[in-house]
Amino acid sequence: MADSKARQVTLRFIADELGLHVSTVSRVLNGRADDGARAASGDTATRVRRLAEELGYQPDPHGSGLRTGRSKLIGVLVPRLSDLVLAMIYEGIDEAAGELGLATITANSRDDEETRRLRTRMLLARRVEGLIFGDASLDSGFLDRLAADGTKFVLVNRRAGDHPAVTADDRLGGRLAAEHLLALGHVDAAVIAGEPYASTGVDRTAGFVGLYRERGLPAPRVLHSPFDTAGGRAAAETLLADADRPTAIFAVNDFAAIGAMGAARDHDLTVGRDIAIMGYNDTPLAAELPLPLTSVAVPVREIGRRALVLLSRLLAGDEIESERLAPTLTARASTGADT
Amino acid sequence: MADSKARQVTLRFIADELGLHVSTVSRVLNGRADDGARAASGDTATRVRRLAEELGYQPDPHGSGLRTGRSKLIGVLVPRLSDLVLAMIYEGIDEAAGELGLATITANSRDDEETRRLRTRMLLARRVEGLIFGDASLDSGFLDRLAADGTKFVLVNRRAGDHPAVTADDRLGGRLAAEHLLALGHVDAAVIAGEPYASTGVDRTAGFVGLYRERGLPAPRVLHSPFDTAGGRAAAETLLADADRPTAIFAVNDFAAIGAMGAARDHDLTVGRDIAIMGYNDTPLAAELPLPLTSVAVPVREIGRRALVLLSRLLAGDEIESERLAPTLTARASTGADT
DNA sequence: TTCCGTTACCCAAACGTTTGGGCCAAACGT
DNA sequence: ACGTTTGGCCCAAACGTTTGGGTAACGGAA
Repeated sequence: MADSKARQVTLRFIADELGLHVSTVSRVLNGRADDGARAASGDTATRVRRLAEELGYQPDPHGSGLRTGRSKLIGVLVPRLSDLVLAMIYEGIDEAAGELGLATITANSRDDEETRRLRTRMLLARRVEGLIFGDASLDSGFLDRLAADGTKFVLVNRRAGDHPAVTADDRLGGRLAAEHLLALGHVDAAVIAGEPYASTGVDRTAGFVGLYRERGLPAPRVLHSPFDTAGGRAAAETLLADADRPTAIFAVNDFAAIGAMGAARDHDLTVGRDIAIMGYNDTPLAAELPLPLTSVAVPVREIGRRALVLLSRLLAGDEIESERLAPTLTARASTGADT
Repeated sequence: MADSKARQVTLRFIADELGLHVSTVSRVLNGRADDGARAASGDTATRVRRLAEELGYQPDPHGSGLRTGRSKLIGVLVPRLSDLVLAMIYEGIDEAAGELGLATITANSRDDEETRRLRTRMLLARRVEGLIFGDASLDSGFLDRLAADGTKFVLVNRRAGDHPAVTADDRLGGRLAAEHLLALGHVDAAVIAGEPYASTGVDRTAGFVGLYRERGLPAPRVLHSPFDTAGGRAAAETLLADADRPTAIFAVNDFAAIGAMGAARDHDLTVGRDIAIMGYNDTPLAAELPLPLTSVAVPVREIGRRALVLLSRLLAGDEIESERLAPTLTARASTGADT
């Protein structure tokens, strides 16, 4: 592959143009105007900065990276970017990275162990300075080994082992969902719990079921399924085909809830009247559905941003701690609230 | 920021361990087992490969990139990754890139000219070998200047100017939509056309309106709006508030169609009976909505993949041509079809 | 035995940038 | 006038990898 762009300007070119040494040009451009130990006289520094600006000089990351050992790259693993929640989390990560002069490389692991391993290896080959995992499995073996190797990483959205993570308070979120449905009189409820390997589904389910138990009520039925709409639909079909069908369904994410709404319709049930259905994450879609979806709202972009900030502090040698952001409930027509 | 990972193995380390020169190790690892001009004897080559494998040697992109002038990185600009269609296109790009030993860096431009300019500059500073723009504006001034500078790029999903692009055949897609609605007797139709700066909305609208004109029918009303669900809802509100409201609405993307369905419901219209509503792109959501959405299906991942392949050929010095992938119609309940 | 071709390596330098250290000249203080 | 300090630069080498070129040793043929 040939050189794909206009020749970029080098320090040497600027140095030759100004009759200076490359090290002087480098020091000027990397120092600050008020540096105590000056690289050059004010006059010379001005000439350097002016010419560099004029020529659009941008350092070659290969050269500086080789010398400094810094790539200024962060690797981000997600199950798949076409999962809306992860895409939004990634936007938060990307934004925060940009503010710190870092760039991110993403990789989709599809929640597959081997893919995760291969893509992590690819990212490390890229000499990323740290990693953010949005696809952690509760079986944290892979992450344990990575940590033992000295690799710096932070988890986002899901937790695993005792690795630092930025998540929502998913137990509280599940509890909020339970409070909402119980307040509407739904004693017979069920949970579409997502995948058992993800802390998101497990924690949200635990919070939900926990409140029912505290109230001395029969434990809601819990069904695991893929996180997508098809998975939610299939689980709801199972629940609704039962003679003892629930009067309410809590799906641990919005897409599954959307699938469940489709199944309810197929059973000639009016969502919001005959049956209550709610989701989690309050994606932008939830409010805009033909029948707006009740959902537990989570500041996903903020979660992404916090994860990047936490990682940067870890890389700076600081001690860091996991963070859990508070969810809130947004009631809408799918559980009978007027929107 | 301190070194974030276990010390990586270098060529020098392997060379010293085996009593060889680094250039020999490099030639062995970069050559193929059946190379005519061999870098080393079969015995030596085996020892090198074995030790490199054992130590998990991965070349430092800084070193090799500096020497070869190749970053093996591709930059991808999208309006925003939380737009499901773009995320799926990106998955196709990413997959194809991985197969060619390339990695991608994405950037969100939010369809903002200044952001696009800044993020393109960031990507070029990263020495990406080429760019894929998924956010092209029909005013191709920015892209024209970039091409004039010798920057190699390909457009994806949207076209602009005469720059090489991989898109769906959006005029045909709009035409398919019109055929579908006319076959159902919808003479009074309207279009929620998305943003006027994007070829996607413009071409789909042109195809749709064109068929009505060919049939000697009154041209459908065309409303521009943001591509998201809120934009679709607002546009549909406008259409449905009119005394002469249409019996059918073609929204140029699924999310806008979802928003329009919400507006129809608010007007006590039963979608699929009182009014037909359809979308475009046939995202995985379309089929799974409580009321499945009729949509023009487009192979989005394949579009992404083709774009990467086209770019790699451009970078290899080949002559390339734009590609347009064929859409198909998927009828569902939102236009009255039984699913 | 000598000569030639082939094999199997090594040498050297390039790439762009950063950073430790050094040198020279001018200014300042005694 | 001489010694010290400070300002303003330059020198050199490091980082990891790749690639053009060279050479010593070996084997085979004349």
